[in-house]
Amino acid sequence: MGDNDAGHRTVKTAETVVEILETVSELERASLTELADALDMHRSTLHAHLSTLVEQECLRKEDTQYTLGLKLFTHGSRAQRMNPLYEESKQFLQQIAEQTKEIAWIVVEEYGRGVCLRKAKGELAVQPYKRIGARISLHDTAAGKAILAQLPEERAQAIIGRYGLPERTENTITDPETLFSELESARNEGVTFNDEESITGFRAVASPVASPDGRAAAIVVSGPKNRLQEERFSETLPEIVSGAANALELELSSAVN
Amino acid sequence: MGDNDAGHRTVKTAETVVEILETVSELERASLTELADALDMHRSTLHAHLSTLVEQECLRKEDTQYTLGLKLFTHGSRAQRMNPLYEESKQFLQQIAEQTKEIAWIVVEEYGRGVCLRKAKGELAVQPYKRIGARISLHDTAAGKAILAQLPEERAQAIIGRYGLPERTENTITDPETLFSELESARNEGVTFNDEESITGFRAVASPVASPDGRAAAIVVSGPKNRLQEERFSETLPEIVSGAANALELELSSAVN
DNA sequence: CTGTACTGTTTCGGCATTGCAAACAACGTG
DNA sequence: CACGTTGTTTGCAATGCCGAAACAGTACAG
Repeated sequence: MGDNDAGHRTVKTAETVVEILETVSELERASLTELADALDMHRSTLHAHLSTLVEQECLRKEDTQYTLGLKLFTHGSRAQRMNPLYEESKQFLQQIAEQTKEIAWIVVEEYGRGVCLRKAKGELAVQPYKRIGARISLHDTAAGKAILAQLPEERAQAIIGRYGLPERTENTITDPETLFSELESARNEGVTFNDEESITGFRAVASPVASPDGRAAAIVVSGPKNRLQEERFSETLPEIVSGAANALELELSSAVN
Repeated sequence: MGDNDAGHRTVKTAETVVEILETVSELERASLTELADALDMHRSTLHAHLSTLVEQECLRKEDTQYTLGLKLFTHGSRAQRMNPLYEESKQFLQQIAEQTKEIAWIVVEEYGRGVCLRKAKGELAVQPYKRIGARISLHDTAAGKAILAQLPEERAQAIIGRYGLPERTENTITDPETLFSELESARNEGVTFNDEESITGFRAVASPVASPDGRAAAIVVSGPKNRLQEERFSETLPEIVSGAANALELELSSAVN
């Protein structure tokens, strides 16, 4: 029966559907056999699935290539807007972007990763790899560490247990103890840093934000190393970012009343 | 087995999964029984589905309420960016928004409806109902008619056959002949109008854009009736919008070379 | 023009999986 | 304390999925 390792019963076909959609998304455009290979499914089985998903207008098929349909975009945008931080963070991100001329993000935690919910670009903004909707790992980013610092230690442990501490650059923290001691001081300072830990040449400063839905989030400013140096990196930006994070939290708590 | 009205084999569970996700999206937040009622499924069956989708991190469950997860957002954003018009239209929309101070949209056709892919807000922008990712019907909007005008008549017929011509306001075109004659003149003029046909008090001007992927799209400017009047509505905005549409198409064709 | 290889599509039977019924658990409410 | 409601688990029957194999359509080489 459909019982899996989890305590509850699972619907295997539902898992398959999600895997198919994700694979199409990753490959961006793929043929039946490409997908069958990637998913390790028989072509006939996959064909039935794909036909169904096309009929449901989740996928598009041009000629023999499958791509994601915009239905995911429609519902995904709704999920984005439904997040309480989406609207509330807007003005603060814009303010940071204007003030610093760099790029500012609001990142929210979900299932052990950070999701980039909204950005605001300053005039000098450089956008190295993050994009709206992107998922980032929590150990190698300023926003991620600001999120981890808010979580109970056991949850943080579970997350790094699940995703590990993969090394992105030579600065990436790959040792749990180092990470946790940094989180500890982050809790005191109210700020976290990313000093070329995910991408060489890029630095970032973040501050934790407690989302009204009880989840952890963070505001972050990032930019090229040559502009994020000295007191600007260690003093000015932290003040701006943590100021905005505090103001945002204040706004959120007052909105409830 | 598994064969449906369509010629091909369908995976019934895949249909169910899509229906579940869409229902959660519509209800935005719902309990098991609410969803079971809406979907007309037995609670035990639905429970297995929902548990699976939570495990797949497509849904979130807080307490007993289910909501859409941000996974859809992640993949949806990718689908948005993958559309060739997303990047290319940006500058033209911004230019229109700045010039007109109203709100400008790029809308692309998919499965007989228009999807709002990107917007640019001018300083006076009013955003009545459309949101990024929203789907709009094609018969009662300027962008929709600009899209219909590009399609072969039989496809346009099929679309209005599928969705009908529901009356939104007293100005909505509900008669196919009227619609098709308007499309005919739209093809000559290169512009379409929305004169309070979807929302009372709102007008819009749109121009067709042929997407490089072969699909129909449109650029549209909309605003309150009191600002869209006289020559501005009939001359100035049409010139601006069709100019931008032409420039965008030029950009698209030159990008190929 | 024919043979071969590859990909996409359809058909078909066995059996794993799903869906339903029913029972159970955990509330809150009258 | 009995009752209604909702979420969760279990068991059973048969639906509907999976995989093999055949079929169709295309590209390419000889």
